[in-house]
Amino acid sequence: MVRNAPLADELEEIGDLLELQDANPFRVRAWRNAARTVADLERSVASMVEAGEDLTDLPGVGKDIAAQLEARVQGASMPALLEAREAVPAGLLDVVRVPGVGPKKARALWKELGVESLDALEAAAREGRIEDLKGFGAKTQTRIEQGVEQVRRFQARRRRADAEADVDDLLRVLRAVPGVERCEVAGSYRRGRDTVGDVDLLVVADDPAGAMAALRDHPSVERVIGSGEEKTSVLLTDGLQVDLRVVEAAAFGAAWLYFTGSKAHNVRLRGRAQDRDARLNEYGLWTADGDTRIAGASEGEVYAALDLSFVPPELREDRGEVERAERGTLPDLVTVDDVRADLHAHTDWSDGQADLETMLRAAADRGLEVLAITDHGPTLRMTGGLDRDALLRQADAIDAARDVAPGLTVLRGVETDVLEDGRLDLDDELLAGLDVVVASVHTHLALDAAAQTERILRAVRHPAVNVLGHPTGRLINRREGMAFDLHAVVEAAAEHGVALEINAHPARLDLDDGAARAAVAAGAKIAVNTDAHATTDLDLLRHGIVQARRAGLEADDVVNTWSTARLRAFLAKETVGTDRG
DNA sequence: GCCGTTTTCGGCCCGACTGTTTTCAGTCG
Repeated sequence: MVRNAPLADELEEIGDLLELQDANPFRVRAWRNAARTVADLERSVASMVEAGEDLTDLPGVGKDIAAQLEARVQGASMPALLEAREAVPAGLLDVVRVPGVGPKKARALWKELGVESLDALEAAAREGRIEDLKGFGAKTQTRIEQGVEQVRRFQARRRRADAEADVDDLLRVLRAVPGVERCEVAGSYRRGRDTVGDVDLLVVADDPAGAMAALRDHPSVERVIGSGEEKTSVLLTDGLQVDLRVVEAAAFGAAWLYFTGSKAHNVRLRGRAQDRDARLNEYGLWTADGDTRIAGASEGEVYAALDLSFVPPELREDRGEVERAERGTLPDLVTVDDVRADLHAHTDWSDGQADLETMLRAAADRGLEVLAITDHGPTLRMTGGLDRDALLRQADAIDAARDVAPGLTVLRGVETDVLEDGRLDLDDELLAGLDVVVASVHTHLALDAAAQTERILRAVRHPAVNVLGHPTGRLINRREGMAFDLHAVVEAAAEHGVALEINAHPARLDLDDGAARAAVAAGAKIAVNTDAHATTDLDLLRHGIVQARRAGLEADDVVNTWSTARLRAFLAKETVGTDRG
């Protein structure tokens, strides 16, 4: 049964392709709205179709789009997608990803210069053919040349979260194949990197051929790259490459370790094996003569034989984890189950999809104890941001809505915008009256580092600010973070009782693992928040927790794992105790 | 293309800013 995510992607692609055809912008937006509806839906479109439900009941889905979805669910392609792909070269979708090139410029490049791909764009820029084009100039040409490079770099890897549905599905299918004893994912996916190249799966089976066949025949497979007795490689329709390797049970742990990596971690382990007069490879830990396998069935067995405690996959980057495993001082990593609060969520008061009551119920349904409602402040007009009066009205609405989720503590908050000079976009008195203030930078991302640092420091020092939202502003595979002095900001945050966010949205994961690690090392606290704009976004928390684990964070480092009383004391900037007493 | 009607068309998200351009596309969420 087709999932919602690919359906939403295809609707989005239709919108993108129509835009490149210079279609009516509202028509373009209609496809994107429908894509968002499908992506955020709690239920599966396929199951709705199966149940004979009317898709036009969904917001933003009318007769046309409903028909496209129904055709797709029933196994056909969306006719509108085929038509749109016919009209526009596929490579133009890469061209519009170049910073500074939008649909209009891409169209001009295509029509005037015949640019139909990233390669053609790069060639045109190198040969200086772009600057003479109307609406373009020398600087644009230079910027495009650099932008092509960036898109290429990003293209090689995809966001881990985008591979998640494929991985879950393949594991489920392969584990159900008769004779398959075990099937696991390895690689950077397992280590929780924010992006992954390809996906490595390992299988232990009586009859490996059955597992290989199940992968080759999977409906998501576009083409089989290669298939032998020990390994099968396929390319999925969404472009993800998956390698499946057959492993014997006695070597499973060694193989899992080897294929999980990282390379640097493995090098350290092999060196350690050598020090012990042994050899480590993907088949096991062996005596120096290679005749006897000392360990290999489980990872734990291999680590133990090397006198190390088990290293969680998220830490296997050779960033000090081997030494800590030797001393037995590895952190007790935070888990999704530790989280009790979400301090950053939106409603339809600004740019969220769900109304207040729906968000509160959804948070309670997911077992959260605390939810902060933090709609946008007034600066971001496009988000329908709230001014002082609207926020006061919302505070009343929140008080009136508390009853819909009796077990949930609802905090009144705001995501205030950090202006160019570091002031906030709401007055001090109002901010002081809120339970939680998230301060975020959304504009002027290109200030020089000194000015950017001063700006962010001013926000962090503001007495009402509790959380610095998505601190670097990076967008994975799309935009680098801002240039600023992270260390100075972290120190100020520690001093002023401001938590730095790990924004759990798969497009952000900001702070990243390295920065979060540095923040905690400097004494700051972290808040892992979903920044939910729809009820289903509350489920994105896991991505932020993976990032926190990669940073080596324990529950105590993360304020939203704390008891409500301790969290409230932190938000009130009182001297904070611990939950352990 | 969707929506909603004061129903079969007209409006659709309320700009501000930047860089490059010389009137406007792209960016921000």
